[in-house]
Amino acid sequence: MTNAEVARVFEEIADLLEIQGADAFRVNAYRRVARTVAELTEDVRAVAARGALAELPGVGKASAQKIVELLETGSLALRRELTAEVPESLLELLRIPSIGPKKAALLWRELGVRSVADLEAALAAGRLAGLKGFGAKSIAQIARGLAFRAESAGRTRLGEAWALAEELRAALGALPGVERVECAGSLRRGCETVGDLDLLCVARDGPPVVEAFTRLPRVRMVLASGATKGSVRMAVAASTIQVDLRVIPADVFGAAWQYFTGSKEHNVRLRELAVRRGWSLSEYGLTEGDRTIAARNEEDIYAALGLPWIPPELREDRGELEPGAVPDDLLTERDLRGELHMHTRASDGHHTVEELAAAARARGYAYICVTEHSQSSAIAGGLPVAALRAHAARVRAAAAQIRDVTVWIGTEVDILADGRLDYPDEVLAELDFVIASIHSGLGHDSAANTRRTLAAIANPYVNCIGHPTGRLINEREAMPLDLEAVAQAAARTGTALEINANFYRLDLKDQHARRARELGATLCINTDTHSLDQLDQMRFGVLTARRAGLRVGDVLNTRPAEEVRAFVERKRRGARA
DNA sequence: GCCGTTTTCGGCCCGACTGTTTTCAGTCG
Repeated sequence: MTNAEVARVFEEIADLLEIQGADAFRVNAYRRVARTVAELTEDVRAVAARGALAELPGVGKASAQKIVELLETGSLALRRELTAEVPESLLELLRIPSIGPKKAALLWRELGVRSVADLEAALAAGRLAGLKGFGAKSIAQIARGLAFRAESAGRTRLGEAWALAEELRAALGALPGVERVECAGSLRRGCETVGDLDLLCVARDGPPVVEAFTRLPRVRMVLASGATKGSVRMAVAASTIQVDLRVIPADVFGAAWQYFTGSKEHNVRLRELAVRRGWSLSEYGLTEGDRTIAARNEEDIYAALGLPWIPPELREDRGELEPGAVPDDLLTERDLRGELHMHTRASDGHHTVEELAAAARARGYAYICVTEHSQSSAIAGGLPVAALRAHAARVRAAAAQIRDVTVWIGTEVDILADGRLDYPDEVLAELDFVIASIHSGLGHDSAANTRRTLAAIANPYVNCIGHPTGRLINEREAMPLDLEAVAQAAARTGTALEINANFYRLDLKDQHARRARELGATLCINTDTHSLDQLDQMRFGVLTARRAGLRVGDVLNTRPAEEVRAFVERKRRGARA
């Protein structure tokens, strides 16, 4: 059973308990366990094997026993007992907007509704009318929710939400009386996917701003529209996303920004610190009785609680409140000196090396490396050996003419099914930098994938493993991989692990990158650019790295060109020694 | 169910909005 599967069972138990009307804190305790297991970088089976489950945050004796039971038997007695009382199919009702545990329970007990199909039938037959708490508007809301169910499913990729947020900031900022617009929520924290978009603005008069917000062109459905808050679904990519806008007085903006940035768990910790001092923290400020201690700026709130300002990417209740947990040299985009994974027209990219170099110069980079696909990646225009050599000669000739930016020639060589590389070593030895990636055979098991990756890492000419788990967010699962073994081998051999900044990939993901760093591995952040506009996706790689707590020195492409050369040479020399 | 610088019991965040209510419950974040 995977970590995700274990987490899901605990989530379902929480939902079932909630429908039953169980104590809300007990319900939350199960959700906490689900979150902890879902975010574990280590296999939960390994934690269970060494008897350390109860040491995990939010996991006590009872939950530890349940996890063991689940891993050993594949199911849980508690879950069976709950589903004997509450139909499992009720869980799908909870995903319909405006239906929560109470309404789901009422629909089931009063009307025998057990599933979405039942609900649609009951709605069509007019059986919802007259049910306690279900007026005409509630019923209409449910009907809209049902109609919207398909396209509102799932989370939006960070890059897509980012573009929408930029557009909305501009549109809202142009409204009369609006002084400031900011994003909060998981977008500001740089999460790989965003459930909904949270926008805050400062304006002299709230209602007209909320009104204008609900009339923006992308709005598909208005969920709420009040004096200080509006909530809508907007078209984004091929789907829709919920967008919430709140109008905040300027003098408490920092408190609101902090509050709505979250995460919820981070805020709970902060509130505990406040309560311990006899204070209270809300979106209106840090207060003692009627006296406001801090509210205008986030910095003041953190400072009053005895903390440094915590970057949003770290606000996940992963130890960021501990003394010294926030490094003063947390990576920023400005720290990057180059990019080591780029494609040109020679394989499946859209631009010439000269165009890439010009774009890199505009970004202030000191170096780039051109890395075409290798011969087995025929579909991506991979280069046979002779073509690679001719391409290398062209790139070196171009590099000699390019000022201000050092241009290296490398490759993104395929790791074949048996772990061999797609070019012989003597060809790789002619190149400046080698990325090795798995593009095929992603369906193998963890042992096979790990073996292939370790074989690539063992090659003296491989300097970086590209998109190590091969996932495509919302499209393809990460391939199973023993990240611990891979990161340890990478650390030992001087091989970098990539954080692929493309917002479809973000691979390694934040928690994996954090663990890889802990194990001593060097990371490398690349956009894997195929077209010039993709260079801007570096910001998503940097957000991911910041979520991982990476410092400047942890990332290969923050180093000067000569140090990158030395990184390559060290591994090659080590192999000869 | 979890947890502990108010520690083994008694807390565990709280406000906006909506709809259906005569003062509040449910949902959501």
